[in-house]
Amino acid sequence: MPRRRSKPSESTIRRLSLYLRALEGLGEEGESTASSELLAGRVGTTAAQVRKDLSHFGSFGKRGLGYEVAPLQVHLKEILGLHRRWPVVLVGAGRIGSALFEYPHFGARGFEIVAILDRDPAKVGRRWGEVEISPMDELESVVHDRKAELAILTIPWDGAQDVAEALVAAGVRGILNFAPLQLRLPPEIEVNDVNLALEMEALSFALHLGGSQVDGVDARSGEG
Amino acid sequence: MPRRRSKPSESTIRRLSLYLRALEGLGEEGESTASSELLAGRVGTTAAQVRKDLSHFGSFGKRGLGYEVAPLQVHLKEILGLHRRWPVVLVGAGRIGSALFEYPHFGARGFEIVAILDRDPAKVGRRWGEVEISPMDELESVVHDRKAELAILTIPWDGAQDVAEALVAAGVRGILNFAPLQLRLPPEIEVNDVNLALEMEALSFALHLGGSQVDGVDARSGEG
DNA sequence: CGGGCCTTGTGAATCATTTCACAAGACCTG
DNA sequence: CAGGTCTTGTGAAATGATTCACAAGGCCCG
Ligand SMILES: NC(=O)c1ccc[n+]([C@@H]2O[C@H](COP(=O)([O-])OP(=O)(O)OC[C@H]3O[C@@H](n4cnc5c(N)ncnc54)[C@H](O)[C@@H]3O)[C@@H](O)[C@H]2O)c1
Ligand SMILES: NC(=O)c1ccc[n+]([C@@H]2O[C@H](COP(=O)([O-])OP(=O)(O)OC[C@H]3O[C@@H](n4cnc5c(N)ncnc54)[C@H](O)[C@@H]3O)[C@@H](O)[C@H]2O)c1
Repeated sequence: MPRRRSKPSESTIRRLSLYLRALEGLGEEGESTASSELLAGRVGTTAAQVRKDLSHFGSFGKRGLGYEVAPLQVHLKEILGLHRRWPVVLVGAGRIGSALFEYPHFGARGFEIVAILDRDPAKVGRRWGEVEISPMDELESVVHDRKAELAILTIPWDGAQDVAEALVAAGVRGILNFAPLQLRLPPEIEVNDVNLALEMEALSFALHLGGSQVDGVDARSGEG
Repeated sequence: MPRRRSKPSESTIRRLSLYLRALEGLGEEGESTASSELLAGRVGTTAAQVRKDLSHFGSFGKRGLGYEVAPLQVHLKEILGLHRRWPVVLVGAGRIGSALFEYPHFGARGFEIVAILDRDPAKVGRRWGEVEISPMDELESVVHDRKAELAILTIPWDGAQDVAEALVAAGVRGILNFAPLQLRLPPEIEVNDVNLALEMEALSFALHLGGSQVDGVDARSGEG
């Protein structure tokens, strides 16, 4: 367990990912050192926030100088668990499933989709690159054999709960879920939901209010 | 402007979207009324949270009874700005772009992709359903003519800042951004980032810590 | 080697969100 | 219509996150 001074929040973790990407950019630009202020600028937060976030895990900077780009990158990768390879099972060989599979950036981070599962017989047996699509009844053996602890779930909502439970039963501990429903799983299982309709709705809300709209929601219809 | 008792937080808004979806489910199941506790259960929060969230916008329930499913649905749609149609411009006719375009659920919420733009000459001129892919130099006229205030940006990071600025210049006020970079735009422009690599990294972090890993991050290398 | 200049790391203070707890209503039953 | 049972709406309390502010260190220059 890393030198943990205090328990980092969910948002701290998400910012660590952003710092890591910012550092990669800085590295490519030839910078060898970065202050909390520079990092904050790249990521859209404040210098104090950067320092506080990092301070949960250790002291990585030098006073008066800032942070060294390359070593901090390494530290962040270790903190985030990216110093190792993560075999991932993808369930749902549909539209987003295929977009994700072909996305090269996952591989660059150590996430490797080692198996694809789908229940559609027309898809089972096809190959995507190196990986052949397997039928659902191989779920358990595939998860087990490939030692996959992470899964990406890109199937419609009505099958998602059952499949998620099967994944967990087979040994999966973390799920990136695209199906628009609340998965009910044991609390030790980590679930991250990606809900794109919700993101659009948040935009709609912001524009709706800021815009010209003035009529609208009246709470009680005929009360006194 | 709706009856706003106090300013709702970002997370309140996101939960409203979840309540709305939960209500739709309850409606389909034939429920005509729902307590804050029931709603909380469906969405994975607490009853007090549900009531507090709703209370920012009005009084929608009846004491002793709960909330009526159908009217609350209508109220939530109005609060979120979903009572109207939102024309949307999609920039980037690639893998996720096409997945999003074909996703029927957006349409069900009033989001309609009315134009697709791409800079690849091989893609320009093709049709996706009713919509023809336009070249980038038509960006301004398309956004303007279709009165699109929302855009979805699914192009690689290196073009994203320029295209986002062009969208804003043409009248777009909200962007759903898939490119993994921090867009720098005027503060009145609403940007929601979808960063899938980051979501995977958050899972990696959680599993990494909870798991067997114990070696790890040591802060200073050769200090004394 | 001392003084000036920077930037970190971090308690304390502020600000935001969530949870608690309960009075005010609403309905139903007898 | 009074009493019992429910569930809302909401101040107040608790918890959590961010920002402030500054002492402690490190580097460089002269
Ligand atoms: N496409 C989008 O842009 C988008 C946007 C937001 C959310 N989503 C959500 O992502 C999920 C997938 O969307 P999509 O557009 O890729 O769908 P899709 O229909 O293109 O693909 C779904 C795939 O899952 C397979 N499948 C269905 N049920 C299954 C089951 N029980 N077990 C195993 N495989 C099963 C199907 O055979 C198909 O190959 C859905 O939940 C959808 O709501 C999609
Ligand atoms: N595919 C994924 O699963 C995935 C996951 C996470 C993030 N992303 C991000 O989403 C974005 C799109 O990913 P994708 O996989 O769909 O890429 P893609 O290469 O399949 O599609 C990108 C499309 O954008 C077009 N394009 C490129 N530059 C452009 C420009 N300057 N102006 C207009 N059009 C331009 C290309 O012609 C192409 O059609 C990228 O930023 C990527 O990092 C994708």
